[in-house]
Amino acid sequence: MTRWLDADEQHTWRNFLAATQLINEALDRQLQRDASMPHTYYMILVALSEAPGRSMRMSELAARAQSSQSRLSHAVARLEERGWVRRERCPDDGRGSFAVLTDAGFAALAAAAPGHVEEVRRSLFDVLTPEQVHRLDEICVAVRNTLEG
Amino acid sequence: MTRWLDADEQHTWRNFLAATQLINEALDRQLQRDASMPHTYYMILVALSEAPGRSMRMSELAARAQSSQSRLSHAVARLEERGWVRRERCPDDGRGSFAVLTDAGFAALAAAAPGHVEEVRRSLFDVLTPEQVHRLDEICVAVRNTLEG
DNA sequence: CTCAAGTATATGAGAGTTCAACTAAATTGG
DNA sequence: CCAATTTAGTTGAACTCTCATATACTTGAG
Repeated sequence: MTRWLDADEQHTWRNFLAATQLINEALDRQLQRDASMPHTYYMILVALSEAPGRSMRMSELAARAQSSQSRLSHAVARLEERGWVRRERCPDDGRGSFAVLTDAGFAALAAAAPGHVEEVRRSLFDVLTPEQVHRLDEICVAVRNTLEG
Repeated sequence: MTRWLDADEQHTWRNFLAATQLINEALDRQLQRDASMPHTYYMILVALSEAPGRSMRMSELAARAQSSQSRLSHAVARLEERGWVRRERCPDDGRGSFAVLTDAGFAALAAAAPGHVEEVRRSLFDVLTPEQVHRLDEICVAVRNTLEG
């Protein structure tokens, strides 16, 4: 038999859906408006900027940027058109390729970052007490440990 | 000056993004696989099923289902094609229209619900202690109160 | 060495989302 | 009562995402 949600669980669930969607929409709107990119592209640029040589294998980049491989492949194609990323063939493995953040891409990220971080604060950290932030972290870790396996 | 995130905040932020995305992907995959609909459509059907007469004005439906008006308008068009929803003109206000859940739509929702609820449990409630669920609820309420204004 | 199976990535089609018009009807202020 | 404004909803285009499939290379068994 289905274990339905009780009234409290339903409220929590709806609050969760509403809150997370509000945050995601706020992020996407801000980045689209001020930096002409969706949040997924921002995450890709961040991941690349932190990699040694600002360069990463596509599959590892997908993992770091929380993207499917297909989504990443399409996204990198668009980022290449903008001149923010370029691909390089992988010498060790003929199937593989690297995505490399260009200087223009790094500049675009640097320009976008302050506004994005402000939005992150406005949407989440400024709203919560430090205690709540800590609780939220534990919750998210628990979810990741379960769903990522 | 930009108030950058410190190391702890960054970890929390990344855990948050990962966890919420994992949950959303799990929901969408399950519904798409087992009920051939995205989660947004499911939310629309739920909202309609709870309305008196299983009928609601488009703008109120958009609010309840956490959808933009444009998204809702497109979605209802698709749901009409499936015979799950139909539109009715609003007699009081010539600009308005009602979306009405059909019997077929209600049946589709009833068929989808058990699998969806199982997925919600697997993804969130089974992962957390009751205490954590309660903390999460408070956090989500705080976010809603701030961002919904 | 060779062939089957596996891995890394790309691609195309179909579907959903967003944004900016656009239509049409209601409201308001003079 | 009418022009100006606001409100309800739709639409089309551009874009992103997903899923299935295709391509190209690598690996391992025999």
